[in-house]
Amino acid sequence: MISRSKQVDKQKDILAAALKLFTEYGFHGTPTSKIAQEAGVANGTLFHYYKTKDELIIALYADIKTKLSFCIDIKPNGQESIKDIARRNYISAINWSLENPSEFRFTQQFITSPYLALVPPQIQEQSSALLDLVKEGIRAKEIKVTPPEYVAELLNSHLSAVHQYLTRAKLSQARQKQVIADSFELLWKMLS
Amino acid sequence: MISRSKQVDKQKDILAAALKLFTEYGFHGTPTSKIAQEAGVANGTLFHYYKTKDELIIALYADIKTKLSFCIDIKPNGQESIKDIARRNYISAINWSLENPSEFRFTQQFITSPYLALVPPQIQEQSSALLDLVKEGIRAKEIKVTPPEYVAELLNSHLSAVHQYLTRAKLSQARQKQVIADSFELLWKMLS
DNA sequence: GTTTAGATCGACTAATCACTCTACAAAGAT
DNA sequence: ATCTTTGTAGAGTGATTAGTCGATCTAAAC
Repeated sequence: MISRSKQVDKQKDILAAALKLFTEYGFHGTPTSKIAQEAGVANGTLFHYYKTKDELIIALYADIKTKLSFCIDIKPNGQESIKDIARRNYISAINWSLENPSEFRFTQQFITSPYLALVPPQIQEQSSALLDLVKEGIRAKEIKVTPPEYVAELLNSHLSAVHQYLTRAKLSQARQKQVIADSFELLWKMLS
Repeated sequence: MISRSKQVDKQKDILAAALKLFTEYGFHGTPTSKIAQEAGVANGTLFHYYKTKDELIIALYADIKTKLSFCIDIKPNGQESIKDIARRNYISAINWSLENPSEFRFTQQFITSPYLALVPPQIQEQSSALLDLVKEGIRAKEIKVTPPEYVAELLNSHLSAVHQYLTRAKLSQARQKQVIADSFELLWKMLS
């Protein structure tokens, strides 16, 4: 067999269906039965993979986090300065969020909900790459603002803002690219 | 009778109870029966004031928005420059969010949820004061970044970031005040 | 004092939902 | 070929919940 085993496919289908319905109707607005239906599996199958609805929600969050982390690479690429590395990752992150609006929307909903408290620490911590980069920027005196946690917060929310703006204002491809490039310079001006 | 009429008190109690429980357990995690119980009223009373649970949730959002709008005043106070007005309102908003963490948390949860789409336009629009100030700043060439919607988005998310950071890092009163003042200068540096 | 309109109560209901259970199918392993 | 494990199905269930309803209370109006 060339394709992956059936199990994995169904599991992916369930996550995809859950993502779609959660972003459209919210957590409480989407019953597990609808998720199973949308995924094309039986109700019992869903509970074979995820013991509870909460577990499914958290697994979906973890899955999205993992996918996003593949876009982030803080290792220098040739002779990159810290600013270059930051720019490259900033642009990757924005593009990912624009290409995966459901994932972005779900994450926003999730992290502002009480579900966040249920996430196991090891999953929550795995995104320290950003923090490491900020720390290095501060050490190298390219970033003047401290502490790193504060900078990371400013950075994250800046990304959200740009995503939000670009989603609402439907700009041409070229104009959008320009706004992204400019917004990074704006951010960097603030931090350096 | 010195106090307000009973109706108003009960209605306020219901909103307060809903706010408390929603931020703790989420929308779907808090049944209307628990809200009534927490508010010290009967189940039927809740539905006397709000025809549905959704209506209650939206009313709570509108109520919070109104309360916040009382903190915002974009009319010049004496010889204030636009930057001064912006600073004054920025600091008011941050302080309000720190003094009313539940309201802030609820709002964050609400605006990232599908409930936002259910809000009647006239309630949603009432916060154009911020946008007006930004437009004036741009016209007066004190703000270099455009368009106004983009600036407003950056501003809002900046406020969230500072709130988030200050809530997590428990700083002394004085240090906190310093961070707030500095963060406004940071923001202004970015925009001007 | 009587009327009237709204406020309050809490038992009740109809529907829904998360989750279980059992039967069966598929596919390896030996 | 037989056994074992794992996946899949879908009807079923017990608990929960949003919302209803009619009775009672309150207080203001006349």
